[in-house]
Amino acid sequence: MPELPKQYDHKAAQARCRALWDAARTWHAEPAAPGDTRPVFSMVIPPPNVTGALHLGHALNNTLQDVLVRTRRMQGYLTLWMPGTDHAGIATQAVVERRLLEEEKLSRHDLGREKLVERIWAWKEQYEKRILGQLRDLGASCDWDRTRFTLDDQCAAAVREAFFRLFDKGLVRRGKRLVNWDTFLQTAVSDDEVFHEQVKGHFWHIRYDVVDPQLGEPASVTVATTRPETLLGDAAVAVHPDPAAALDVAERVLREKRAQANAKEHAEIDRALDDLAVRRTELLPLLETLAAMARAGRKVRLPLLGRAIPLVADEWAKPEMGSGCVKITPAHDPNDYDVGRRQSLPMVNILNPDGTLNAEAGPYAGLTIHKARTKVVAGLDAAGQLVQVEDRIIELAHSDRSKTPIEPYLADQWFIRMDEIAQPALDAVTGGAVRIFPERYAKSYLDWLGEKRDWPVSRQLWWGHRIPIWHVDGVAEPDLAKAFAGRDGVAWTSDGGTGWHVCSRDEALGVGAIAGQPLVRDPDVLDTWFSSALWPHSTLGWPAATPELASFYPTSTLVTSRDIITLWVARMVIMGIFDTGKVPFRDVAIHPKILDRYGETMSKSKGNGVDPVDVIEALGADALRFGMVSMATETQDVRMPVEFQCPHCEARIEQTVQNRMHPRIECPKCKGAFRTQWATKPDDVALPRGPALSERFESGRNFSNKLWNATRFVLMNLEGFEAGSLNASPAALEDRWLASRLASVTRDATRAIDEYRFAEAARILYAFAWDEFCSAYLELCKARLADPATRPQAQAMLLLGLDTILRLLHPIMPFVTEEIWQHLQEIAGGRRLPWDPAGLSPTIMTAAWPTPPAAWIDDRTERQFGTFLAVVGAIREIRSRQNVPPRTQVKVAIRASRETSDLLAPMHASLASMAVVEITGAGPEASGAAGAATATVAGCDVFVDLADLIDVGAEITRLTKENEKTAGFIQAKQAKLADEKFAAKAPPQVVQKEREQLAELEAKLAKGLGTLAALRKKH
RNA sequence: GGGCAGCUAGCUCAGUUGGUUAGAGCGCUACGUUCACACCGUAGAGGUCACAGGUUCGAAUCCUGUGCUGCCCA
Repeated sequence: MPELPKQYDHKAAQARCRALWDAARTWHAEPAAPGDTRPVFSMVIPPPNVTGALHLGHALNNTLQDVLVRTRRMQGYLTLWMPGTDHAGIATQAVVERRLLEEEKLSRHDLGREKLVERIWAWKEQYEKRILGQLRDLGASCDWDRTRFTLDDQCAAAVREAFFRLFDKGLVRRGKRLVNWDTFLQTAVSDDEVFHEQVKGHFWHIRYDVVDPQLGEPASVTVATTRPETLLGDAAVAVHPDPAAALDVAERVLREKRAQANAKEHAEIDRALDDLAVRRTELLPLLETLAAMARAGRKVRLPLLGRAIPLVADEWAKPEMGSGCVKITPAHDPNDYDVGRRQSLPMVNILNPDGTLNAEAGPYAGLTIHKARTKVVAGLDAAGQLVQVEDRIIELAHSDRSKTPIEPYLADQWFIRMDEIAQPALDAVTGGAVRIFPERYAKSYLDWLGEKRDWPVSRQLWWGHRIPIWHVDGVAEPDLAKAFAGRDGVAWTSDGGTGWHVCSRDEALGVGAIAGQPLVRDPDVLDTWFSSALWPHSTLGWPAATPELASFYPTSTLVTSRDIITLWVARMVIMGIFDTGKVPFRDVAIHPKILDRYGETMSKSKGNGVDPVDVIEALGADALRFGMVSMATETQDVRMPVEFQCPHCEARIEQTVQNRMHPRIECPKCKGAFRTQWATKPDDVALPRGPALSERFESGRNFSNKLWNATRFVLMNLEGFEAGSLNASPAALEDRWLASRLASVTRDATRAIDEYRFAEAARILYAFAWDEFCSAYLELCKARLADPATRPQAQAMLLLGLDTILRLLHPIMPFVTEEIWQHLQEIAGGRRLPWDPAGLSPTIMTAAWPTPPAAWIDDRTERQFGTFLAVVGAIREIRSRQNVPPRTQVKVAIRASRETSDLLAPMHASLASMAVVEITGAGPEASGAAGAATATVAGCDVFVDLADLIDVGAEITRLTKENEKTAGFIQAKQAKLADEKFAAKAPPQVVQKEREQLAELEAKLAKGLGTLAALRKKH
């Protein structure tokens, strides 16, 4: 038999396993044939964006999915895991546009719509390939024959169908909406694509004159703004309708706050209260007057443009702040927009899409916002309308995509009305048709959906599903009816004027369908999340009634990260129900996000990320997966310390906030330099790359190796063994123990996976495989394998244990388990486990999931075995404490009850081998030599005769300390038991348990004191 | 501003319905390589369970508040 190498080679194994699985296409699923009664398990992948390569979050997400799908496959389910990628609208377009600008100095307008889209497709091809490759490297057992893309023909057909149905039911509306306008990309971006950053700015106080002030009225009002150029679009100046009442409310709030505040905060609150008092006397009369003027319809004159705009009474104006008056620019500020709607103000848009000012800005038209601001301020100053300029730090919204400041901008958008279609999605979760794990996440789902806010779906982009709506003007409805007679996939609504919006299910509506009046296609595309919302049914072929849809929809489980519950999960439920009448999935398993050592989210721009490919290269895919699964606990955040690995000496260098932005780093150990992702200068780029890794993946790598070496041991000792049916044997204690543990571990690990407690499953299997199977059982077998009488039984049980562990671990660590499985096939291909009725699978991927009978579980055996291990531990501890060399045999006597002694008797050989001892006596009367080191564990007194070896002084010191500790515990227990309240109120079992513990402790102390006295005499 | 979490060993995390002498991995210390594995073995050190109150015979665990951290929504 060729001996296996001492170290597991993950690279070679991964290549072999991949080839094996691909050749057998074990990941492929066909819809159930008639008569196929297998239960079905199906999942759709949360499609990664084609924006870039996969990061650790994807590795986590996909590992967990693979754990589920591999488990179910082994359990005999008909399993489908649908793979694919997302076109990711703005994100991808922005990346390609940025490159275009950097590399060719071209804008998208230089290139044109068609050419740009071509470029993005090329980008997509490249990254889709890379992403799918990464998923396969990770071991994901997706059905690769079914790979989809959110923008492919099949998904596009589903998008048009779904949109048409919404339109046809009157659920699509056209409306104005204040959007986050990215002036660089010239598109609206969603709230999620905006980040806020503090920047230095100013607060300009501007005087607006009152038109024809009357006696007793102020000649002007002062308002303040951080964006003075927006005054060009002002529609009003607002004052509170009841300033006195508003001040009362403000004061009451402050007083309540003061009552709860500590002394430190009082001073500040008092200052605010003083300010309010001053306002009451000095400002309130003026505000009352202004409120009356507003009611009377008086106007103020807009500086620079000279337009008269109304004073309005609106609660948005805060009498407790500033001048108490505020300018209203409905088309360029979200709060002002609300005021504008309440007060029926005109919405004056002063911006062009490119961020320059339009004709509404009069003399400022054509200027950029920045230049206009300078000019407006200068103009105000010259006109004497500028009262004051303050420095101020302001929170400025920036586009996540282009990093430029966001301008609030009023635009025409398509909306999907949510009131009607959101309700079934709410009911699905409250009614339990969709279950969310952990349950607390259901709250954010329900809260968000409960608002039923209309969904703006227009995006001013070129990359995406083009909205299937055409506009036509100057025709009457009969013309439309005539033009589209006989076509059921066309519907229209009035545009509110003389035109029509026509929606078509087919891409080719026919722009010339109406003579003389061309149909003009809406230039916008749909929000990316629209196609994502259809993902579970569109990938299965909807709207066609495919066998796939019949077999695999609704899907079983969706595994995703907590940050897209609203964006994606909720919308999938809405659209799934709307389109198919059924929920898209039964369970939603939410997993945490991965953060770095400092609790920051990992991102490429911060340079604190770990590339999964680096981990796979350095430590293996199984190490990455095991780490991921271990980290997938129910807490929200996973912190991952990141380290650079020196490419020269493999030393690890902690990644810090400072060094993570450096283009090159010098290894403190070998002084060799390496480059990071930031390297741009030729000098730096020429250096070898130092990958960023994390120590948290090492235990997975070590675990792989442990399994590998346990296998080596088993294979080395399988010589001459004819493996047939393997079953648990009632013979030896350790065999009954192993069987019992196999059964309970299988039960617990299976349950943990069923309940999406992934980390728990990993922990159970790791501890069992390492601490129990390798450290205990395998060690015990060394003695048994040496004895021809016990050898065959030990071989059979070793094989049963190893095989079961491999199957249980396969979903988490597919490669190492498959590699080992193949080696076992060569030596022990004839084995059959009790759960292998159909024979042994040629690949572990389709091997039967273990189902040991509950009857194997035997608590008594487990307790007995625990006693044995405790004795071994006690002897080892004494040896170690006394510095007995590992190979030196010592004499041991064990005093224990007859029952315990009988139990331990057959284990003497094992004991001798595991603790390197000669057993000189055992039984109720056994005793050690005078001055022997002793220990008391699990009802056994262990005497280790160390003869001259003993360090008596050290033993006295240790024993004294231990006795003190024991005495302390005794005191605490005695006090507890002496407390009448405890005796009266605690449950009897608890009191009883305390008494027993006290008795044990007292016995232990008595023995300890005895031994101590004996040692002192000897000393 | 509203909501959801987290705070346990130097680091990263477990800790099921309150009943402990609070655990694991990494790191650290000591010892050990012919006999599966140094990606290893054996043993050890290391904790006011963020803080302050409360409920209880009994609190890491339940309640209230405070602080810090993170996320989501405005």
